[in-house]
Amino acid sequence: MQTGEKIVEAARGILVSEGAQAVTMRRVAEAVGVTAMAIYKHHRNREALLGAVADRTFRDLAEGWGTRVPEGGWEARVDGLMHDFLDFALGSPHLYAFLMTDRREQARRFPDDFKGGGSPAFDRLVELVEEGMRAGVLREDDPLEVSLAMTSSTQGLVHLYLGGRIGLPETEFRALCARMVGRILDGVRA
Amino acid sequence: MQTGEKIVEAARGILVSEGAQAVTMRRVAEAVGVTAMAIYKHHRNREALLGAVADRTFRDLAEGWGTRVPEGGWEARVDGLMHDFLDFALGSPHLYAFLMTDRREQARRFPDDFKGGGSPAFDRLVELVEEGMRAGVLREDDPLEVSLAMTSSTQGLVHLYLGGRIGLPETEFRALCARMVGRILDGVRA
DNA sequence: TCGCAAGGTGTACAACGTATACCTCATGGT
DNA sequence: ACCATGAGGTATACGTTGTACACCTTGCGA
Repeated sequence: MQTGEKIVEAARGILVSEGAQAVTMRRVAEAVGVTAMAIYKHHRNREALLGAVADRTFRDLAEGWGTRVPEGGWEARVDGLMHDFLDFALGSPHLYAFLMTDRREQARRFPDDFKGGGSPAFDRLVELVEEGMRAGVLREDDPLEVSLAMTSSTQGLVHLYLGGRIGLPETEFRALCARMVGRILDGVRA
Repeated sequence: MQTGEKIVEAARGILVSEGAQAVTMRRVAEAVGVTAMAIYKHHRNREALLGAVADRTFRDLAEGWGTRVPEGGWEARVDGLMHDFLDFALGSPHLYAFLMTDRREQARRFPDDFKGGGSPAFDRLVELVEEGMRAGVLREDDPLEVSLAMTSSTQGLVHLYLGGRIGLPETEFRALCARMVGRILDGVRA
């Protein structure tokens, strides 16, 4: 494996287990087996290195997204998509916080960048919502906004949960998320 | 004014205008007119200083919350509460991000710490939701959860907006928030 | 009068990001 | 066959950060 790849992977490893503030140039370098300055041959600075970690993670995430739960009723598939999201967010909280919170350039912007299918994860949900409207499960409405309502409220809950603001065990928290998504759907249900 | 007070205020000033990462001991000290080490006579370390800023801000916020929009219809008051929140979040984005994102000890936890009326801001909303249910505007439901649905989805949107993920001018963003809250209410409307 | 605690200073250190200069080869054009 | 070149690595050093430690000043109660 090339050093360039190893650097990004080492950085991601540290980020996953200890959070972004633990990703120091010297620690990454040590993990790879080079000096700190060697990293600068591959990345302009620390921020760029973290950006590369983010890019790579988004790419990996996009690949395996929505692979599970292809079958089942409409509600079950919505539920599956949500739990996929929660699996990632609760399974790698540091990585999640880093990807969602840190301000990155060229981040996709709602609504324009989501219309053309730029975001694989979000698109699956939009498709599902559109399908629900076609099938008559949901009222006619803006699919993009309904999808945003579902994701932003789940993200808000996850943010609270990871910040220690929700005193529930994981199983109950997941149930709470499901009820919250259900609430939104109740407002759009046909 | 005591030095102890001045330290917290100087720290908050820097935090408001430039974000938490700009709050360095030396900068705070310089703003107050003492050496960096003097701060340690009042706060155990940087984290404790930031904690004091958070406490003070929460206290100030709790005082003046919901003072506006006491009149008007039910929907108008819900709307007013949301815009109050947005005024703060969008008016002091750094401070907001700091208060909402940084993991603090003894943060209130849903649902128990919110039941007894521990959180003034959240309580106003819960009261309003309960009033809506009594008045028959809303279906009978768990007021705490309905309130959480409204706040978490708004917080999720604000998080996206402040992270640059939503490409809308502020006015349109506020309208988007209002529609999202409306969606949740649609699901509980009688 | 003494002492002592509260609150301040000065200095120093380790860890951080990173600028700069240098070294070491493999490679391809002449 | 030569050697210039550029990719990728090292060593060193600088400024900034949080903070440990030793010291100083001053007002107040015994």
